[in-house]
Amino acid sequence: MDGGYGFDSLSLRRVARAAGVVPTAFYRHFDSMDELGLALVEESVATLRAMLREAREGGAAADPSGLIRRSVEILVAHVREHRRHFAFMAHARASGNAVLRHAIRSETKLFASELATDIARLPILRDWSTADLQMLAALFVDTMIATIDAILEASSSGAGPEGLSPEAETRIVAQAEKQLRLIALAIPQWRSSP
Amino acid sequence: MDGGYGFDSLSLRRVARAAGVVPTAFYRHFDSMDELGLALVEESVATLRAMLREAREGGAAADPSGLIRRSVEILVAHVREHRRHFAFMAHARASGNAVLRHAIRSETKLFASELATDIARLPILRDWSTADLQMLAALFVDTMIATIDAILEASSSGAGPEGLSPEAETRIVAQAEKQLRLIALAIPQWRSSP
DNA sequence: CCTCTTAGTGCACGAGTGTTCACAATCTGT
DNA sequence: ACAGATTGTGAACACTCGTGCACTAAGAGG
Repeated sequence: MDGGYGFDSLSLRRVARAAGVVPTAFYRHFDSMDELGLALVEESVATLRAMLREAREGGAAADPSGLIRRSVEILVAHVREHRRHFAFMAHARASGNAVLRHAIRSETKLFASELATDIARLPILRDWSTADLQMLAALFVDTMIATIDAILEASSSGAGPEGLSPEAETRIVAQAEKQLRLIALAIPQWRSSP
Repeated sequence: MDGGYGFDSLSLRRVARAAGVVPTAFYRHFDSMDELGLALVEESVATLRAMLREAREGGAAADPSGLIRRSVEILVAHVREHRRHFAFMAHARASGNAVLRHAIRSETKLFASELATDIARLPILRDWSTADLQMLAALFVDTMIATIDAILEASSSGAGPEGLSPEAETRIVAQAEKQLRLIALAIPQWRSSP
């Protein structure tokens, strides 16, 4: 009856079985399931940081439209290449496991903060208050997360074995780009009030 | 060791125990846990629909800023009043249970579609393509969902027994309003290309 | 009142779970 | 090659879990 999807329907014994090892040997490597989860979070976060680095290098672009297109491309490339990591975090984000949930939430906040200081360098945002920069960064991050969710869902419910239908991905990516471009369009109109 | 949070760490036996009934009596009411979950989804969706109705009645407002403020107020009021329903859906949305996950995802899409046809009546959006309206509605819905997530997380990790710290809620609400106002600011700038 | 449906009971089974403990193998550095 | 750490083993414990089955209490309609 079990055989569930996410991390919290994953038992110590199943992990041991998959590792080709007797259950008790698990304790030689982790004190508890929570610590395994935290290790996975760390590994996945490393993936995210690599993505951010790549995006930053491709940044400082001339036209904003190109920057958005490029960022989304990097995003979907990473999701496709590290599907397991993203799926794990997307699930654990709303998981029943409080430890994992909070770890991921705080990591997400940190991520948004870094993005905020990143975009603070852009000339258009020169005289925005820090609070407003945080708000903008959070909006970007939330939109990205929603996009990731959409990709993961489309690829899991799709017919394909591992990959998602190309049309679905194209549709999702196109919408994400539109949304980000729309937000960018609002930036010059905003009067930042601290 | 268990005692997890969400629906998928909820066993048939625990439900029966909480109902003051022997486990096998569960089957007199539901064929499986999945059906219980679907019933809960239906109930929660009814709550959402009530919220939409209320928002629609308060809609057709003169100034857009007032509309946003009012919508967010209605949102947080409903979340506070039906915390259980929102928490259930927020969790099941990324749950390990595929049946619930898909039920909620499709309900969310339907929700976004309804919002799209709703805002299509606004004069400012008169000559937007339907695809662009969907994209805008999805952006609004995703932002709302992110806000709900933030409220739920703040209220669960907070010190309070049931309620969240008022400052945290104020901060979240203020940010959500800013984000929605920012998006609204972009609307006149968008040139809709079908 | 008697029948029929609905809701609840008790028991039992097989399977899966986390964790403990003493023990064996294997790998490492000197 | 030998001592010490690291990693793996096997059996056992005390659970929880979903589910099948025959049986009973309770209420509804004729």
